[in-house]
Amino acid sequence: MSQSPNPPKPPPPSRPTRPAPAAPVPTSADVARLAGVSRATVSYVLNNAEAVRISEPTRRKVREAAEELGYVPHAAARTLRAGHTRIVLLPTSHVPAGPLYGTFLGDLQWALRRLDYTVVQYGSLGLSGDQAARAWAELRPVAVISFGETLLSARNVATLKRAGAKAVLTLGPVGVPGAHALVMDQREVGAVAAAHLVARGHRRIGVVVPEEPGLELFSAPRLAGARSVPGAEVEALPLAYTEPSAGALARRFRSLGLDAVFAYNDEYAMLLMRALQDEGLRVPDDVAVMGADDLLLGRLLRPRLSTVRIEMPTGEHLAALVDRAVREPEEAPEQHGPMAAVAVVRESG
Amino acid sequence: MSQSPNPPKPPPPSRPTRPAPAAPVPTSADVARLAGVSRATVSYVLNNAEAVRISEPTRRKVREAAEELGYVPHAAARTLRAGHTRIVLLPTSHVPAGPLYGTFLGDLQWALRRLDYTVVQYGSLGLSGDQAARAWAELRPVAVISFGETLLSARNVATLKRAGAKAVLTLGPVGVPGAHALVMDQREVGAVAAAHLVARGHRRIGVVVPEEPGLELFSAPRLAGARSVPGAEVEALPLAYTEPSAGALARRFRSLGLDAVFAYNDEYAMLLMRALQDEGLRVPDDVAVMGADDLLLGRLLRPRLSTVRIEMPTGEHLAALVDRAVREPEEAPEQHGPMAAVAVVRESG
DNA sequence: TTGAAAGCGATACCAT
DNA sequence: ATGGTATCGCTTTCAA
Repeated sequence: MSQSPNPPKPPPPSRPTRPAPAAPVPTSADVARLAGVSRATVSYVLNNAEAVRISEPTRRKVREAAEELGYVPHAAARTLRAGHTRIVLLPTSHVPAGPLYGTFLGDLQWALRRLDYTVVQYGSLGLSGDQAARAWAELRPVAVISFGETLLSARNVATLKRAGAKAVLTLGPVGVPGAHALVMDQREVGAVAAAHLVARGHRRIGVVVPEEPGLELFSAPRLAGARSVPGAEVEALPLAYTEPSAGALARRFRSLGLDAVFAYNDEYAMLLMRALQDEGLRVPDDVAVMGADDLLLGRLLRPRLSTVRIEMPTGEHLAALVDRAVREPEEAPEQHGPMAAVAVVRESG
Repeated sequence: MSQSPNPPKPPPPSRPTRPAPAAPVPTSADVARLAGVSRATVSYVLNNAEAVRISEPTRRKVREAAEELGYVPHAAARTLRAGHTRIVLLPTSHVPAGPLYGTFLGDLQWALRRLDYTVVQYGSLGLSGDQAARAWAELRPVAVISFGETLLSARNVATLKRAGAKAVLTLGPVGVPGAHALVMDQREVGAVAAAHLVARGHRRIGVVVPEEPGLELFSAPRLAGARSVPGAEVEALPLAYTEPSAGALARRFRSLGLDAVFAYNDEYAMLLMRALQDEGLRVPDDVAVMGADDLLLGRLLRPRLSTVRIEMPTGEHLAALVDRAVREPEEAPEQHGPMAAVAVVRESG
């Protein structure tokens, strides 16, 4: 890894350790020099230190110097000195991308910022669980919130904790790994859907399992939840999010002897419902269809799509949870009850 | 935490500066001690340094010690020492959340990781442009890719550059701020939609402008693009993403004297189309409707939704662009041509 | 082949 | 009210 691209660069003879050709990024020392004060004073002024009192003229000089140089403190240096960060890490590999997640995520970020945390989404696509955990740990986050896109093993949690993470929360569909707090359980979604269908007199229930990678962590528990409902005879229905795939499934649908489908979520439900209708099946008379996530779009179809609405915890709520976990890491890893999931009955099932 | 056990180092009787009660996070020094070698050796081994050759037994000892302690290097320390990061920052305030963005973003992350960059999404919800720019600059990213959710001013770009960013790219709908490279122009989307409608013989074209905050940066250029088409009489149509809002617009629709609508994107188009149909208007006979983004769901409606497909640059392509900009920061900030947008004509318009 | 040590930038204790 | 300075963890040059 040759660092210097410029050939005519005589090796600096007397500088012992100088890794980079030195970009002229202003440091607090530069500010101090320009303001004619010490670095300590610069730090005091820019951080509004209460402990020491700096004269107003000095403050102004420092502020002006910082402004003139365009000085921005170096997060890494500050972190190193402080011995900890205020980073809350949100690992994101597959972003669920629904409006549900979207606004929830926005709320969460906003709420965490108010609590003075820095939210960092760290994409770890194509990394193994262990690799990812190490990469996250390098940032020394004070907390990690896993949304279940990536599977956290007990080992991974241990790695993070040893790297100083005070809290590791998982909203994932899978049980608590080894260490902190769980908030949601996707099985509930499948269970609510199936229970509703059974209550409506359906027995043979198909449950769509998306073929898209990265969704197993959601789809498997939803399937399992449906299976857990007494009186439901559940059949797994693999389906890709494409029209041909839906068409193929629809064509062999009658032979399946199913009288209802829980379609994983609203998007798959809409896709499948259209395919079934095109195949001549009547919804909900021949087959009932339920989605999940309560998308607005589902209401636009005819028949209107019945769905399972998921009561996400408020961003604010979750932020408070994180904050408490950070402040009191001693507390036993709490198990928060499974999230609420409620059937929204419209016309399709 | 006395560092060297062997030499009679003057024991610090009064430890002068000790910020934290010190969490027992293992450092390379701990690894060195356990392995019975120096910190330098640890560094060499763990970084597979080519320059020096370490005996195999030593390597193993070091590796085992690191494993046993669960050692993970401290990114901040490494960064500080190196003088630069490999962070590519993706500021995200409002996540557009479409599957379009979703897969694009996934690809991009993957491609950047292959080039040995670390992708960090940094949420800056509720921060002013200047505040956000400073927050980003603190991380000393080597590159910043703005997706246009946040408006980058020339000042902001300067801040980032002064903080060592070698490249600042914007995919935003708004022109290049002051400094680096532009890849997309949302005006093209509106222009393509309007041009298609005009070619079909429509004149009075309504253009939906979402009332949701954070979308102006996309919607304004799309509107402007539509306005720029000769022969189009464009009327802005504010619309919230709710059924009541769509209903209200549909009810007063006849009085508007419009014969076509470009609905911002497919989701708004689906919402509005349903409302118009419920109001008794026939699509496309009474009014043509076009969306944008080519969602799969749009094909499921009847009539099938016509749309504008946007040719996003490949994640790989953009990653390569970033890499080149980082390696050759001297290059003039390139203006990449406006992205391709093509009308996908189905049944609605 | 390995070790000692300098130093990256910011902070906070202790003197002045 | 300010300044000097040790320190955080890591990399890398130079010396042994």
